[in-house]
Amino acid sequence: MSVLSEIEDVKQCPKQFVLAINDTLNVMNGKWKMPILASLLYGKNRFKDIQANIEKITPRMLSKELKDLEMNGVVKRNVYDTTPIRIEYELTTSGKNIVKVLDAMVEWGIEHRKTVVEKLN
Amino acid sequence: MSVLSEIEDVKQCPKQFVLAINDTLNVMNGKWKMPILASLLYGKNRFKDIQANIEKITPRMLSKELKDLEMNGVVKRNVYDTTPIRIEYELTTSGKNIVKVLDAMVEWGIEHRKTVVEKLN
DNA sequence: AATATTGATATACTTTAGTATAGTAAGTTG
DNA sequence: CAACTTACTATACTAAAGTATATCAATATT
Repeated sequence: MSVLSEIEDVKQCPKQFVLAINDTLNVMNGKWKMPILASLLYGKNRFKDIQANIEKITPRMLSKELKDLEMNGVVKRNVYDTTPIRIEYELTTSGKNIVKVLDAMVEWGIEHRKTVVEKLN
Repeated sequence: MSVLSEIEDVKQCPKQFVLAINDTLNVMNGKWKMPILASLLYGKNRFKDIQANIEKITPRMLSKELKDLEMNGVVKRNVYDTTPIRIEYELTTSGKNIVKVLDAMVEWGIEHRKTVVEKLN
Protein backbone atom coordinates (compact mmCIF):
# COMPACT_ATOMS: atom_id res chain seq x y z
CA MET A 1 0.00 0.00 0.00
CA SER A 2 1.34 3.43 -0.97
CA VAL A 3 1.96 6.22 1.48
CA LEU A 4 -0.68 8.36 -0.19
CA SER A 5 -3.44 5.82 0.14
CA GLU A 6 -2.46 5.28 3.74
CA ILE A 7 -2.88 8.98 4.39
CA GLU A 8 -6.21 8.91 2.64
CA ASP A 9 -7.31 6.01 4.80
CA VAL A 10 -6.42 7.94 7.90
CA LYS A 11 -8.09 11.13 6.74
CA GLN A 12 -11.28 9.59 5.50
CA CYS A 13 -14.02 9.76 8.06
CA PRO A 14 -15.66 6.43 9.01
CA LYS A 15 -19.35 6.27 8.19
CA GLN A 16 -20.37 5.79 11.82
CA PHE A 17 -18.63 9.09 12.62
CA VAL A 18 -20.63 10.84 9.92
CA LEU A 19 -23.80 9.30 11.34
CA ALA A 20 -22.87 10.38 14.85
CA ILE A 21 -22.21 13.97 13.76
CA ASN A 22 -25.50 14.06 11.87
CA ASP A 23 -27.37 12.77 14.90
CA THR A 24 -25.78 15.45 17.02
CA LEU A 25 -26.57 18.22 14.56
CA ASN A 26 -30.14 16.99 14.30
CA VAL A 27 -30.86 17.59 17.96
CA MET A 28 -29.47 21.13 17.72
CA ASN A 29 -30.72 22.42 14.40
CA GLY A 30 -33.46 24.95 13.82
CA LYS A 31 -34.32 28.11 15.64
CA TRP A 32 -35.74 26.58 18.81
CA LYS A 33 -33.89 23.35 19.72
CA MET A 34 -31.10 25.06 21.67
CA PRO A 35 -33.40 27.33 23.68
CA ILE A 36 -35.55 24.31 24.53
CA LEU A 37 -32.58 22.20 25.60
CA ALA A 38 -31.23 25.13 27.59
CA SER A 39 -34.59 25.63 29.24
CA LEU A 40 -34.69 21.97 30.26
CA LEU A 41 -31.07 22.00 31.46
CA TYR A 42 -32.00 25.06 33.49
CA GLY A 43 -34.86 23.19 35.04
CA LYS A 44 -38.12 24.39 33.49
CA ASN A 45 -40.09 21.37 32.42
CA ARG A 46 -43.81 22.00 31.95
CA PHE A 47 -45.13 23.12 28.58
CA LYS A 48 -46.28 26.52 29.79
CA ASP A 49 -43.08 27.07 31.75
CA ILE A 50 -40.90 26.37 28.75
CA GLN A 51 -43.13 28.57 26.63
CA ALA A 52 -42.86 31.40 29.15
CA ASN A 53 -39.11 30.86 29.40
CA ILE A 54 -38.58 31.13 25.67
CA GLU A 55 -40.35 34.30 24.71
CA LYS A 56 -41.89 34.37 21.24
CA ILE A 57 -42.00 30.63 20.64
CA THR A 58 -45.46 29.61 19.44
CA PRO A 59 -47.16 26.56 20.98
CA ARG A 60 -47.08 24.96 17.56
CA MET A 61 -43.30 25.11 17.37
CA LEU A 62 -42.80 24.10 20.99
CA SER A 63 -45.08 21.10 20.51
CA LYS A 64 -43.39 20.15 17.25
CA GLU A 65 -39.86 20.47 18.58
CA LEU A 66 -40.57 18.66 21.84
CA LYS A 67 -42.03 15.77 19.86
CA ASP A 68 -38.98 15.78 17.64
CA LEU A 69 -36.59 15.77 20.59
CA GLU A 70 -38.63 13.02 22.23
CA MET A 71 -38.46 10.87 19.09
CA ASN A 72 -34.71 11.42 19.03
CA GLY A 73 -34.34 10.13 22.58
CA VAL A 74 -33.16 13.41 24.02
CA VAL A 75 -36.30 14.42 25.88
CA LYS A 76 -38.68 12.29 27.93
CA ARG A 77 -42.35 13.19 28.31
CA ASN A 78 -43.85 12.22 31.67
CA VAL A 79 -47.62 12.21 32.12
CA TYR A 80 -48.69 12.36 35.76
CA ASP A 81 -52.15 11.00 36.47
CA THR A 82 -52.92 13.73 38.97
CA THR A 83 -55.99 15.88 38.77
CA PRO A 84 -55.56 18.05 36.87
CA ILE A 85 -53.29 16.02 34.67
CA ARG A 86 -49.69 17.25 34.72
CA ILE A 87 -47.15 16.76 31.98
CA GLU A 88 -43.45 17.23 32.52
CA TYR A 89 -40.62 17.16 30.07
CA GLU A 90 -37.12 16.20 31.10
CA LEU A 91 -33.83 15.49 29.44
CA THR A 92 -32.77 11.88 29.11
CA THR A 93 -29.25 10.90 30.13
CA SER A 94 -28.17 11.49 26.54
CA GLY A 95 -29.95 14.81 26.62
CA LYS A 96 -27.98 15.87 29.66
CA ASN A 97 -24.75 14.70 28.09
CA ILE A 98 -25.16 17.23 25.32
CA VAL A 99 -23.48 19.72 27.65
CA LYS A 100 -20.23 18.00 26.70
CA VAL A 101 -20.76 19.02 23.08
CA LEU A 102 -21.85 22.49 24.17
CA ASP A 103 -18.66 22.81 26.19
CA ALA A 104 -16.58 22.05 23.11
CA MET A 105 -18.60 24.62 21.18
CA VAL A 106 -18.17 27.30 23.85
CA GLU A 107 -14.44 26.65 23.90
CA TRP A 108 -14.12 26.81 20.11
CA GLY A 109 -16.38 29.84 19.81
CA ILE A 110 -14.48 31.87 22.40
CA GLU A 111 -11.09 30.93 20.97
CA HIS A 112 -12.37 31.68 17.46
CA ARG A 113 -13.57 35.18 18.42
CA LYS A 114 -10.15 35.87 19.89
CA THR A 115 -8.25 34.88 16.75
CA VAL A 116 -10.72 36.62 14.44
CA VAL A 117 -10.60 39.87 16.42
CA GLU A 118 -6.80 39.71 16.55
CA LYS A 119 -6.88 39.01 12.81
CA LEU A 120 -4.44 36.17 13.17
CA ASN A 121 -4.35 33.78 10.22
CA MET B 1 -29.37 35.59 48.83
CA SER B 2 -31.76 32.62 48.83
CA VAL B 3 -30.72 29.12 47.89
CA LEU B 4 -33.03 29.16 44.87
CA SER B 5 -31.55 32.31 43.38
CA GLU B 6 -28.08 30.90 43.95
CA ILE B 7 -29.02 27.83 41.97
CA GLU B 8 -30.42 30.02 39.23
CA ASP B 9 -27.20 31.99 39.06
CA VAL B 10 -25.21 28.82 38.62
CA LYS B 11 -27.48 27.39 35.99
CA GLN B 12 -27.90 30.50 33.89
CA CYS B 13 -25.65 30.51 30.86
CA PRO B 14 -23.40 33.58 30.41
CA LYS B 15 -24.14 35.60 27.29
CA GLN B 16 -20.67 35.07 25.84
CA PHE B 17 -21.29 31.31 26.01
CA VAL B 18 -24.52 31.72 24.05
CA LEU B 19 -22.65 33.82 21.50
CA ALA B 20 -19.88 31.23 21.23
CA ILE B 21 -22.36 28.40 20.69
CA ASN B 22 -24.19 30.42 18.05
CA ASP B 23 -20.93 31.15 16.25
CA THR B 24 -20.10 27.47 16.26
CA LEU B 25 -23.51 26.44 14.98
CA ASN B 26 -23.29 29.09 12.26
CA VAL B 27 -20.24 27.51 10.68
CA MET B 28 -21.92 24.08 10.66
CA ASN B 29 -25.49 24.79 9.68
CA GLY B 30 -27.13 24.10 6.38
CA LYS B 31 -26.83 21.18 4.06
CA TRP B 32 -23.33 21.81 2.74
CA LYS B 33 -21.11 23.37 5.43
CA MET B 34 -20.04 20.05 6.93
CA PRO B 35 -19.20 18.38 3.62
CA ILE B 36 -17.18 21.46 2.64
CA LEU B 37 -15.28 21.54 5.92
CA ALA B 38 -14.69 17.81 5.66
CA SER B 39 -13.44 18.19 2.11
CA LEU B 40 -10.97 20.88 3.20
CA LEU B 41 -9.85 18.87 6.23
CA TYR B 42 -9.29 15.98 3.88
CA GLY B 43 -7.18 18.16 1.66
CA LYS B 44 -9.14 19.14 -1.44
CA ASN B 45 -8.90 22.86 -1.87
CA ARG B 46 -9.63 24.07 -5.40
CA PHE B 47 -13.16 25.00 -6.37
CA LYS B 48 -13.54 22.22 -8.92
CA ASP B 49 -11.93 19.66 -6.62
CA ILE B 50 -14.32 20.44 -3.79
CA GLN B 51 -17.21 20.37 -6.24
CA ALA B 52 -16.11 16.98 -7.53
CA ASN B 53 -15.59 15.72 -4.00
CA ILE B 54 -19.08 16.69 -2.89
CA GLU B 55 -21.35 15.17 -5.46
CA LYS B 56 -24.54 17.07 -6.23
CA ILE B 57 -23.50 20.43 -4.85
CA THR B 58 -24.21 23.17 -7.37
CA PRO B 59 -21.59 25.83 -8.05
CA ARG B 60 -24.01 28.40 -6.71
CA MET B 61 -24.17 26.75 -3.32
CA LEU B 62 -20.44 26.03 -3.18
CA SER B 63 -19.66 29.63 -4.04
CA LYS B 64 -22.18 30.95 -1.51
CA GLU B 65 -21.05 28.69 1.32
CA LEU B 66 -17.34 29.26 0.73
CA LYS B 67 -17.95 33.00 0.87
CA ASP B 68 -19.91 32.53 4.08
CA LEU B 69 -17.17 30.43 5.66
CA GLU B 70 -14.57 32.96 4.53
CA MET B 71 -16.52 35.82 6.10
CA ASN B 72 -16.73 33.81 9.31
CA GLY B 73 -12.97 33.39 9.45
CA VAL B 74 -13.02 29.64 9.00
CA VAL B 75 -11.81 29.44 5.42
CA LYS B 76 -9.10 31.45 3.67
CA ARG B 77 -9.21 32.12 -0.06
CA ASN B 78 -5.78 32.28 -1.72
CA VAL B 79 -5.43 33.71 -5.22
CA TYR B 80 -2.22 32.68 -6.96
CA ASP B 81 -1.08 34.97 -9.73
CA THR B 82 0.02 32.13 -11.95
CA THR B 83 -1.11 31.67 -15.49
CA PRO B 84 -3.76 30.46 -15.55
CA ILE B 85 -4.86 32.02 -12.28
CA ARG B 86 -5.28 29.47 -9.49
CA ILE B 87 -7.47 29.83 -6.46
CA GLU B 88 -7.10 27.66 -3.41
CA TYR B 89 -9.25 27.44 -0.34
CA GLU B 90 -7.84 26.36 2.98
CA LEU B 91 -8.99 26.18 6.56
CA THR B 92 -7.74 28.84 8.96
CA THR B 93 -6.37 27.76 12.32
CA SER B 94 -9.85 28.17 13.76
CA GLY B 95 -11.20 26.14 10.88
CA LYS B 96 -8.84 23.30 11.68
CA ASN B 97 -9.73 23.48 15.36
CA ILE B 98 -13.33 22.61 14.55
CA VAL B 99 -12.24 18.97 14.69
CA LYS B 100 -12.34 19.36 18.46
CA VAL B 101 -16.05 20.11 18.29
CA LEU B 102 -16.53 17.31 15.78
CA ASP B 103 -14.78 14.92 18.17
CA ALA B 104 -17.22 15.83 20.93
CA MET B 105 -20.10 15.28 18.49
CA VAL B 106 -18.81 11.91 17.38
CA GLU B 107 -18.42 10.84 20.98
CA TRP B 108 -21.92 12.00 21.95
CA GLY B 109 -23.52 10.56 18.83
CA ILE B 110 -22.00 7.12 19.28
CA GLU B 111 -22.82 7.00 22.98
CA HIS B 112 -26.34 8.24 22.22
CA ARG B 113 -26.97 5.52 19.64
CA LYS B 114 -25.89 2.94 22.18
CA THR B 115 -28.27 4.14 24.88
CA VAL B 116 -31.15 4.63 22.45
CA VAL B 117 -30.73 1.17 20.95
CA GLU B 118 -30.49 -0.34 24.42
CA LYS B 119 -33.58 1.72 25.31
CA LEU B 120 -32.04 2.91 28.53
CA ASN B 121 -33.73 5.97 30.01
C1' DA C 1 -10.57 29.20 -34.86
C1' DA C 2 -13.50 26.06 -32.10
C1' DT C 3 -13.91 23.79 -27.82
C1' DA C 4 -12.88 22.90 -22.90
C1' DT C 5 -11.81 24.27 -18.17
C1' DT C 6 -11.88 27.14 -14.04
C1' DG C 7 -14.21 29.94 -10.95
C1' DA C 8 -17.75 31.67 -10.64
C1' DT C 9 -22.82 34.82 -11.05
C1' DA C 10 -28.00 35.60 -12.45
C1' DT C 11 -32.68 34.38 -12.65
C1' DA C 12 -36.45 31.74 -11.63
C1' DC C 13 -38.22 28.15 -9.24
C1' DT C 14 -39.34 24.53 -5.43
C1' DT C 15 -38.97 22.85 -0.86
C1' DT C 16 -38.53 23.31 3.94
C1' DA C 17 -38.81 26.01 8.14
C1' DG C 18 -41.20 28.99 10.82
C1' DT C 19 -45.36 32.31 11.91
C1' DA C 20 -50.09 33.89 12.77
C1' DT C 21 -54.35 32.92 14.24
C1' DA C 22 -57.87 30.23 15.78
C1' DG C 23 -59.74 26.41 18.13
C1' DT C 24 -60.24 22.21 21.32
C1' DA C 25 -60.76 19.14 25.42
C1' DA C 26 -60.36 18.56 30.13
C1' DG C 27 -60.37 20.57 34.26
C1' DT C 28 -60.32 24.93 38.05
C1' DT C 29 -61.64 29.15 39.96
C1' DG C 30 -64.64 32.81 41.26
C1' DC D 1 -72.08 28.97 34.85
C1' DA D 2 -68.74 32.08 32.74
C1' DA D 3 -64.04 32.78 32.44
C1' DC D 4 -59.49 30.94 32.81
C1' DT D 5 -55.57 27.54 32.56
C1' DT D 6 -52.99 23.69 30.52
C1' DA D 7 -51.46 21.24 26.76
C1' DC D 8 -51.89 21.07 22.84
C1' DT D 9 -53.72 20.70 17.14
C1' DA D 10 -55.37 22.64 12.48
C1' DT D 11 -55.22 25.64 8.73
C1' DA D 12 -53.26 28.97 6.08
C1' DC D 13 -49.72 31.74 5.33
C1' DT D 14 -44.69 33.96 4.78
C1' DA D 15 -39.73 33.62 4.81
C1' DA D 16 -35.57 31.22 4.27
C1' DA D 17 -32.88 27.62 2.20
C1' DG D 18 -31.71 25.10 -1.61
C1' DT D 19 -32.13 23.63 -6.83
C1' DA D 20 -32.15 23.96 -11.90
C1' DT D 21 -30.53 26.03 -15.66
C1' DA D 22 -28.16 29.26 -18.16
C1' DT D 23 -24.50 32.30 -18.68
C1' DC D 24 -19.83 34.64 -18.37
C1' DA D 25 -14.84 36.01 -18.63
C1' DA D 26 -10.34 34.44 -18.82
C1' DT D 27 -7.30 31.27 -20.36
C1' DA D 28 -5.79 26.40 -22.41
C1' DT D 29 -5.97 22.89 -25.63
C1' DT D 30 -6.33 20.86 -30.20
